[in-house]
Amino acid sequence: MSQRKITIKEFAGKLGVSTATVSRAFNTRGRISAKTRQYILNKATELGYCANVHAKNLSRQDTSTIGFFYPVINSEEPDYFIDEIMFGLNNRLQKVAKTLQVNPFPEFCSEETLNLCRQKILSGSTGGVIIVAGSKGSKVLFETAKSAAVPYVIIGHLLGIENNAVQFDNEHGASLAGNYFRKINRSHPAYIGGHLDSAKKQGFINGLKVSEDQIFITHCGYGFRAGADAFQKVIKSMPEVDCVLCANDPIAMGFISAAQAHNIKIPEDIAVIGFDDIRPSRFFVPGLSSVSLRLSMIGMQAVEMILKNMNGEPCPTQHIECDLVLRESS
Amino acid sequence: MSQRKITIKEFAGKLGVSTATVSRAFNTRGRISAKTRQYILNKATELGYCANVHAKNLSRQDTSTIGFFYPVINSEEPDYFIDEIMFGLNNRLQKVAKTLQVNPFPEFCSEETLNLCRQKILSGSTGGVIIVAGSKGSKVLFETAKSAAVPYVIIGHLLGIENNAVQFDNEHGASLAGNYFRKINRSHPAYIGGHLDSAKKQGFINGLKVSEDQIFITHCGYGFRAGADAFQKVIKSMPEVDCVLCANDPIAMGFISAAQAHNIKIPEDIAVIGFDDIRPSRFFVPGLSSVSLRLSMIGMQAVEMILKNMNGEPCPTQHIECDLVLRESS
DNA sequence: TAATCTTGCGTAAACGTTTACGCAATATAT
DNA sequence: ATATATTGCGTAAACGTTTACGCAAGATTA
Repeated sequence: MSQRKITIKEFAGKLGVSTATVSRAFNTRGRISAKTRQYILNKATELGYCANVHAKNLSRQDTSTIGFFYPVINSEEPDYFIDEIMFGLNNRLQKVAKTLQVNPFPEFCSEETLNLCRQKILSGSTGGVIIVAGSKGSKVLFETAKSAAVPYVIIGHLLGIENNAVQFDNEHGASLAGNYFRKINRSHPAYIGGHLDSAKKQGFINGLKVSEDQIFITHCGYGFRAGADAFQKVIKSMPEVDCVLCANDPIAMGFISAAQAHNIKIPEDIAVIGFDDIRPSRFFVPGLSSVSLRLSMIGMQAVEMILKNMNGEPCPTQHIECDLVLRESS
Repeated sequence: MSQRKITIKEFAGKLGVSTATVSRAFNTRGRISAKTRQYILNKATELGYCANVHAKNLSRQDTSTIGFFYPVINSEEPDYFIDEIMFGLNNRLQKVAKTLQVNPFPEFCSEETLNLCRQKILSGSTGGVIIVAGSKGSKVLFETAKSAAVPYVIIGHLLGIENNAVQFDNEHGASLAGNYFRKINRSHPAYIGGHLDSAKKQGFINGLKVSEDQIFITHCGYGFRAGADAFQKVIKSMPEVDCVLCANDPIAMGFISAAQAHNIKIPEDIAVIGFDDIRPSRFFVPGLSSVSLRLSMIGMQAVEMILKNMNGEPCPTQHIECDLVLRESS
């Protein structure tokens, strides 16, 4: 039961070889005959030898784990946005035998909590870090990594960053939605935004090719409930509304639910498009059209970049193309 | 820029103290005066000293990272079931300053991939592991952990496990659904199951208090599409059906969508209940009733157990109570 | 055949911590 | 005042790997 693990010294002893030879059998560096390597590998599975990873990391001054840091916007439920990115990360990391270490931190978090994160970066526990922008903490962690020369990649937009980021173009994405509404001849647009999504708003205006005052604009939180509330505002101020862009998908779902409860037909009366294309959007009835940020692809890209970065190669910032996914709601 | 990190020796040297004293300043063990500790801590933030985690782990023969292993059922998209559990894990782990290492492995995975996981367990990279049951790999990893005396917790049901598990009672959960249908006087029930959910089926029968041959039963995959297909079968074989329990939520959503396309009213004509209560169920229209497994609570419980286990305390298997969450679909 | 190059392996010194042990110096008890 | 207990800190030996270096033995070359 409580087997203490066999160490390289004991293992080498049993085989009558040196620890150096054992080490060489498992690693590609160093000279060793094919025969002894095979012998050692066989014996290893037989005796259950497996190198201690801490000793290895310490000796090599290196590790194969990648840290993933992201702000927790809503502490009540999982974040689909993040989950989708993480899905992409894992997908790619598996293929290169790296391990993911996940580090959520509250959006508004104490200095202390942030320090715990900083220590994870500074203590060498990760060979590189991927940081999701979107809170003050993100910035702090970015600076920590940068000043400690730990390879990093930022997902999203952070002030003062030029390289090593993978970004999405919200403005362009929103313009796709505007474009589409224009093409299907909807002419009474509304935009329901989050706190500070001015890029989306601007893109929407550009796509529609109208002036700002022809659009009804309102701001709200990022949730389902907020979307439902926003519907009331919209319908009151602009009863003739026939197309709506929402800053994320839950808002759009809330809007649609409230609208349907008012016997408004989607998309016949009002065409609705959301943002992010989170997974539930395809389950929603009617299927929710959405501006896809290709989040899992962003995750994969981030992995590519961090690998390069860890290799010392430079990493210009990548821009991931948005995509308008049309379903029944528009 | 490329600052090499300062080591304890260098740091201690600058302060004119020994490495032992520095170490004692950061750890609670060992005797040290309050004054020197404070002095050292101050100097540390000033000079940016942070202990190397690999050296620490090696010396301590111990680590504060917890490994999370789970089978990937669908390699195309994130798994809500898992995400919800992981949410609970993180939530709890943060409070005890432990770090999560995530290790997805394909449901049907190669010996090689599995070995990578086994090595993570055997190499001491984790102080304890939490394994989600549900594939052959889960069993292998469980055995690995057990035989190597690495603290483990199993989420779900695994053959031959008595302790260290946190389980949910699918049978009881399904009986709640049956009960409910009986109370609202629905008498033509159907059950749409996954490959091997006999516990759910049995529970449903028990709750309904009918014999098995009074229920229409069909099996299908675990997705949205499968649920839509199942609807066709059900409506053909049992046109008078008025209540349905589905083995998971996506199935239920698919079923409802297909039914609505046939102008069948939910819940008036057919009341539908899903299983797992994944997050999208509350966005769905109509809101999907579901048997909640309280997944995030399961995650939290798993953390409690692994902590105890790592502490050497015994861990009897925990059973998490199911809960019937009623929304508009039933 | 002798000179050189290559291969396979062992010895031992890192890597950066923690901690048992010991010894002064100080505090407490008699 | 002396005897004893406690406190604060330094010395050095782990922890389990990797790898530079060196040295025989075998392979290659001239």
